[in-house]
Amino acid sequence: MPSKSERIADDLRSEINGGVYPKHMPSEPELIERYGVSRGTVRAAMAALASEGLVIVEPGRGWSVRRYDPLVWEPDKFEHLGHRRDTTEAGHDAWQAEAAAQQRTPGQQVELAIVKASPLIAERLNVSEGESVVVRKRLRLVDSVPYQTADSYYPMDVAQGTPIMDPGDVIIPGGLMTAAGHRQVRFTDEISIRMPSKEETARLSLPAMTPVAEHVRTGFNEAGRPVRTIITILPGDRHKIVYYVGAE
Amino acid sequence: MPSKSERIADDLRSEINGGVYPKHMPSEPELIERYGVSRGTVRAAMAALASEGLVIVEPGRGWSVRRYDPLVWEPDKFEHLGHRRDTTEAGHDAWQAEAAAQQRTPGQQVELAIVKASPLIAERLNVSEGESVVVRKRLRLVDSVPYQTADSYYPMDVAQGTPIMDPGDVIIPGGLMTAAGHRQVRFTDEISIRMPSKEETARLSLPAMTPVAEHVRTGFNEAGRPVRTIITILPGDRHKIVYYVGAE
DNA sequence: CAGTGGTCTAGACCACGCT
DNA sequence: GCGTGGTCTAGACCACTGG
Repeated sequence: MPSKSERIADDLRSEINGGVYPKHMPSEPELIERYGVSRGTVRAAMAALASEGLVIVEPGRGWSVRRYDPLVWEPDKFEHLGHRRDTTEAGHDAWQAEAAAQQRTPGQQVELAIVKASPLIAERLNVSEGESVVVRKRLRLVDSVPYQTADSYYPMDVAQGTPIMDPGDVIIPGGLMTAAGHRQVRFTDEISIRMPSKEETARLSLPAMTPVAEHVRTGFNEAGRPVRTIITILPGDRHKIVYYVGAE
Repeated sequence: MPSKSERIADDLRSEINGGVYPKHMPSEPELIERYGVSRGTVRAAMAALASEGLVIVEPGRGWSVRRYDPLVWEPDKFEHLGHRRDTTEAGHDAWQAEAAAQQRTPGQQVELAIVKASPLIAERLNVSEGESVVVRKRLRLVDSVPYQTADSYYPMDVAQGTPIMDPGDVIIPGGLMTAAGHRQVRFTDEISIRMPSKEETARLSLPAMTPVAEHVRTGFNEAGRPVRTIITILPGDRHKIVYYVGAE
């Protein structure tokens, strides 16, 4: 026996899928009127649709049908493994060049810090927990809208005395790691799917009910030593991650 | 000025992170008592924590702190590209062998069907929209709990007259595609992060607020023709996806 | 059985977007 | 200023879980 709010949600869902609401949903008072229920019930129905990522609400403006147009995110392209071409250009790193190629305007804010290694970072970089590591925190924007965060962690001795330690938005053709004398030859990418923390929601200005991918890339040099770990937080409504397996 | 429910949520969140509740959260009446608010307010606070994936509720049993122990999912391992070893064994396909290696008990339910190609499938398999394609729908279980769905789509002529068309759980050492005479040499993997639909939530018995990854793998044969598209739905609380880039 | 959350009602006041 | 949703209250009845 479906509840009232469930039946309302089902009804609205099929209307949405049928294209009845190109943009705005009926207002709460309208739905109260239409279904003859109390406001709480209407809101429960909308919350159910929101939890499926179908609708979104903006205070003062109302409920609307959610639109997605994710940018393609190709982790393969951002590194230089020999068989990939160097996509960097003057004033752009590999990511920015890729965004520009997709007709979008990239931007980023960079912060440099020295922090104690978290358990995750310590394990990836093969250092002791609590040991000092260098982190370059980047907030990437596309068309002036927050797009993703990308925080790169380096063992102290890898970063020391290299351009990695320059605060600000350093662009080095060929990449920071090569400049630092640590060419990476392989990577391990770990992807977890989860809901964002309160802090991530704020930092990325995420709408409610937007899941994220946590992409942890650890790069190894020729000697097999981990020299960098990048933690990228990718909001689901803005990304499609693409890998090419077995391609030459 | 944070709202009452927000302050309650903040309070409980730090308690959770501090390990105050190894398992169960206080009941709603207890929280009403503790914070001197109405039930709706307490429930709003819990809903906020639930939306971060921190807590979960089971009717009749109460709220509890959510636990995660994702299985590692390595898309690289499930295909035979020459430089990967064949992990299949008698009675197990590549995925089942992998699950067994992680000390879990795999299982799967298979359904065979012929359906009209959706726009997504038509584009991936390079067939016309609405054209008939063969689909093997699998629901994979680990320790008897739903783990993921994996639906493989084949162009009609690829599947015709091959073991692909056998209904039921067919195991072929070396893989179905090789048996069908279509060795795949490369793959395109597209990963989207989103909230599950109502149907997916039911099929996978997902707890509330569990995001999923939609992993779309399209395989190409030597001639560059797409011969299979697999759509895998991976619940975030049960998976960690791992790729190895540039590894030999 | 008592205790848990799930749903629903009918009010109220507030902050914010728009025009 | 009017219309939107955001928050909160104080009640009620129901369904499910547990011992």
